[in-house]
Parts: sequence; C-alpha cells; structure tokens
Amino acid sequence: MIKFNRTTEYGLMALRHMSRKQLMDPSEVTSAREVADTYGLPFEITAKTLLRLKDSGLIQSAHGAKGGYTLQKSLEQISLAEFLDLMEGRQSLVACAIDSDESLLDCAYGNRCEIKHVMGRLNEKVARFLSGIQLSEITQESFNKGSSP
Amino acid sequence: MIKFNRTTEYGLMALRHMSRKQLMDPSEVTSAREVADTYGLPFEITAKTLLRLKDSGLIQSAHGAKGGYTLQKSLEQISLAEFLDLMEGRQSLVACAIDSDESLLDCAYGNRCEIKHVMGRLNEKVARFLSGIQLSEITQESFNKGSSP
DNA sequence: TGAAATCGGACTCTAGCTATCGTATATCAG
DNA sequence: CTGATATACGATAGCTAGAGTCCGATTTCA
Repeated sequence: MIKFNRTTEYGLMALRHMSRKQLMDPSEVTSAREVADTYGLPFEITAKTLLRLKDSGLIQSAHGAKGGYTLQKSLEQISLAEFLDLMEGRQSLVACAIDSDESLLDCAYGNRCEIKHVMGRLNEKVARFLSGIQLSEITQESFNKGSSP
Repeated sequence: MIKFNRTTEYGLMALRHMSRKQLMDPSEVTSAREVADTYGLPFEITAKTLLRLKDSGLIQSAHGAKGGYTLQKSLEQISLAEFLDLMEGRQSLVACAIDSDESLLDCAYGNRCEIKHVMGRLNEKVARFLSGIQLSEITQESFNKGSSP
C-alpha cells in the first residue's frame, strides 16, 4: 500500500543529516561513508542513494579525498511528491490508471472496467496531498511536542 | 511508494460492481465468477478476494447454487484507510516507524537515528488523509462535490 | 604515491505479490 | 438422487521488484 522503499528512507535520513550539519557551517561536506556509519546503513546503497540525489540536483558533489556532498536546494523547495517521484519513479495507485496517455489504450482489464477515470481522480487527490508536504517538514525536528526519548 | 496491490484493486472493482447492481434491487447476489468474467480477472484470486471481504464483514455470502455475495455494510461507512488495512495489512511509511510498541525497541538503525518520531508524525498525517476518504467516493461515478475538479 | 572519496556496472538473494491447481462442502433445480 | 453451480480452503509454483554485495574506475588531497 503506502510504504517508502529503503532508498527513499535512506535519502531522507541523509538529507536531514546534511541539513542539520550545514545549519551552522554551510560549507561542511558529508560523505556517503559518514552517513552510512552514523546510522548503521549499508555503505554501497547509501552511496548509490546519494549519487541519485546528486543526479536529481538536490545535492552537489565534490570528488576526491575531503570530497563529499553538500545541499544544493533548500528542503523547503522540495515537496514529498517530487522527492518520491525522484526516488521511486512516478507510480499510480492502480494498474489501470497510470497517467501516461500513450502506454494505455483503454484499460488493463479489457476496457470493460469503468473504474479507470474514477481511480485517476483518487490518484490526483493523493498527488495533491503529497505535493502539500515539504521535505523540510519531515527533516526538521520541531513541529512536534514531547514524545518520550 | 503509494500503490495498491492487485487484490485491493480487485476488491474495489467487486465492491463497485455489487454496489451498482444492488442500487436497484438490494436482494441481488453477485458471484465471484460473475465479477471475474465481467472484468476479465483471474477467477481464483477474485474468489479469494471476495472471501476476504466476507471475512472482514464488508459483504455476506450465500452458499450453493444461486448463491453469491451481497453488500453488508454501506460503502459510506468504510474509509479507504480501513479498507487498505483489511486488504493489505497495516503498514508504516518507513521501516523504523511501525506503530507497534513492543516490536520496536528503539530504532531499526541502532537508535542513532532520531528520525523515527518525525516519521511517525508523517505516518499519522497520511493515515488521517486516508481515513477522510470513503469507499463510496471511489466507487461512485462522479464525486465532484466540494473539491475542485 | 597512497588514502579517501565519487562514480558505475553486474550480480545474487530474498520476500512478497500473483497466479494456479486440487479438493471439500453447501445449495438449488430437475 | 443427481448434476450444476456456488463458497471455502490449503498447497504450491512463478515472477517481479526491492535490497544488498562485489568489483572496478576515476578524481583529489596530503
């Protein structure tokens, strides 16, 4: 149903880590090794995740020793919908309602199912919901109250 | 990310089918064979799906020839959150934020990740969103009331 | 020159979704 | 009573995407 995959999760953790680190000193760089070690994540996947974030333009990279990544876009400028799109690819709620005009002729179920456009509506509703959430909302600490340590 | 699995999709199609059929004559029964044939779905899975809906109390069954299923609860009484819970089991957005108190000690990532309760908040936000959607909204043809098209 | 970093491809492993088969039981029509 | 059509249920195989691993190449700093 509704579940982030691991790379999305890793990506959020990395962005949050970098965001907090650069809060004081914006020139601070973060390596994949640092993120992986800090949170106990598998290095290879963490590296791939950060690379993907870089290819998407969310962060920028510096090669070589003392290299690493720095935030390029403000996390307030990125919606959760956009982020999920980058990390997991655009997907539809149901098999018959992928919002591509050409890949779908009528309906996966022999066009006897009229549910398609109805699900399309629901799909848009979800998309609007996700677009209304900024990454900064997620990565920031303080929009909550006392949950125990 | 956000994607229904097939049984959920089949379930929605079946419920919609039954709902429209019973609109005129509430005593009409619907068999798994009928649903499967109408929409070109695999019979076995359709049958299992309807059985699941019956076990969940959404529909009721009649054995034997001329038997089949009838709606038991109004689709306005069922939220999408509830339905997804029944069909796919309760799930969390992220691995570290499953809302079970006992199964999770600190955090899947060696409790060095403070993102858990933040994700928990997001999780609740999504749950509220899904709880606000009724199945009748999805299964009915036009639901443009209120929201902009 | 070597250590540490990004970059990239190819691969295995696995869980969960999807589908199929076989069988038992219940009910109605004739 | 018998056959047709239902639900009910378990076992199992196939498939796909997610998750992780392995190996190597390139770049940069000290």
